[in-house]
This record gives sequence, C-alpha cells and structure tokens, in this order.
Amino acid sequence: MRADAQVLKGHLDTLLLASLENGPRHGYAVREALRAGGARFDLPTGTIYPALRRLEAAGLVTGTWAEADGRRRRSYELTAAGQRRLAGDRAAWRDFAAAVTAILDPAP
Amino acid sequence: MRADAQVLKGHLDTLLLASLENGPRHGYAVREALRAGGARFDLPTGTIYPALRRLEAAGLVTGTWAEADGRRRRSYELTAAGQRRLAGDRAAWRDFAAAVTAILDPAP
DNA sequence: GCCAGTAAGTAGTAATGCTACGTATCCGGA
DNA sequence: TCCGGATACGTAGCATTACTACTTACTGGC
Repeated sequence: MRADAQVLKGHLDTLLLASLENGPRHGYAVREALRAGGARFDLPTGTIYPALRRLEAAGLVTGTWAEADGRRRRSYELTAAGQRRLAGDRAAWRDFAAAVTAILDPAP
Repeated sequence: MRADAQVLKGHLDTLLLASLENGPRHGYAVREALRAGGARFDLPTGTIYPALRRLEAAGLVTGTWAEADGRRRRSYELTAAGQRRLAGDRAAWRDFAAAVTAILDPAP
C-alpha cells in the first residue's frame, strides 16, 4: 500500500499500537511488520519514528534503549493506557469502517 | 459518529463524491444525507462547505446557483473526472480498509 | 572503498478538518 | 408580534499530523 496522500491520518497510531500488541518491538521492526503481512503499509521512517515518540509522550507506550551488535535500539512496549487505547481504537475503527462502507456501498 | 479527531482525513472527499453519485445535491442536503443513513457522520458546516468548494476547484464537481423559496442554494454535480475519482477512491478504500483490518484483526 | 541493509532520528512543509463566527430567509409558537 | 429553530451558505484562523529530505552510525559483502 502506497502511503498515498494522508489517508492514514488518525489511524497510524492505532496501527502502531496494534503492532506492539504481541510484545515489545523497536521502530525498525514495527516498520518491517507493517511492510510485510497482508497489509503492506510502506511507511517512511520519518513517519514512524516521530509517531512512536508521540505515543511515548502520550504515555501509551514506553521506550527503553538497548544495545545489540553495537547497534542501539529503542524498544517500545504498550502501557496499560496504550492497551486501553488500542481496544477503543479497534472498536472505533470497526464503526468508522462500517460507516464509510455504508456510504460507499449502500445496502439495496 | 462523532467527527472525533481527524480520523476522516483523506476520506471526506470520497464520502462527498459518493453522496453526489445519485444526482445533484446542495451542501446542506449532502450534510443531512451523511447525518442520516446507517453512517451518522455529523459534520460541521465549516467542514462540508469548504470541502465542496475544494472539490469544485479540483474539477471533480460543478456547482450551480439555484433559487428556491427565496433561498439560494448551490447545487453540486459530479463531473466525469469526479466519477472516475470516486471509482478509484472506492477501490482504494476497500484496499485500505482490508489492510487496516488485517493488522487490527489478524487472521489466525 | 563503497554500497546496501540495519537503526534512529530531525527540520520543515503541506494538507485538511475543526472551531467559532457571520449572514440571511422562512415558519411555528408564545 | 417577537423569538427561536430549521434551512442555507460561507470565511478566518487553528491544530494536527503524515510526508519529504536529510543526517548519523554501524555491519557485512562485493
């Protein structure tokens, strides 16, 4: 999926939180996870790193520095607030998607 | 649906084009159409009117003034370009929705 | 030595929906 | 008769946020 236009607006945070749901990941790994899988969101690093920092500032994730092969990584983990947010976002997404689909493909 | 945050970003144009698909409508009617129906997008007029003008400037719709009951209305109609755009947006939405859902509700 | 891959970031920009107004007409109720 | 609500259109300014383009740094293969 091309990161075409700003269709992602408001949904990026949800995607990031979801990628952190099954345990901590560092930014690059989150990016790879979104790039692979059925989704194929090819997001530039200039999108993903600031977004993770934003989530951290909002208290939804916590980041910790780690060293591996002389390479520093910042590993992010969901906080309790992040998990609650993700649950809410998930429900909101379902509503939103259903609403848009209702307008785009109206039931006869 | 509350117009909460900017979840709508990048999708508003698509919704507007879709509401104009079954014949011309004026701004207020488009707003009512989105407010009713299964969707319930409650959009402020400060969102809808500028957006319609933007679509007009982009050549996706054409607007014409009309008079009814001493009330002036600007009726918008899809152009050929608008119809093409709507078709593309519709496909893009399906892809996008499927991609987000794949991340949020991963198949086991 | 150089390039690709891994890893993290920043500065600045552009797009765009929202808030808060302002204008005007028509109609029903107090 | 006056007022509020519905109808109808709009603008100015703001805030959010993803993207572009760039920088830094280490490792391994050609």
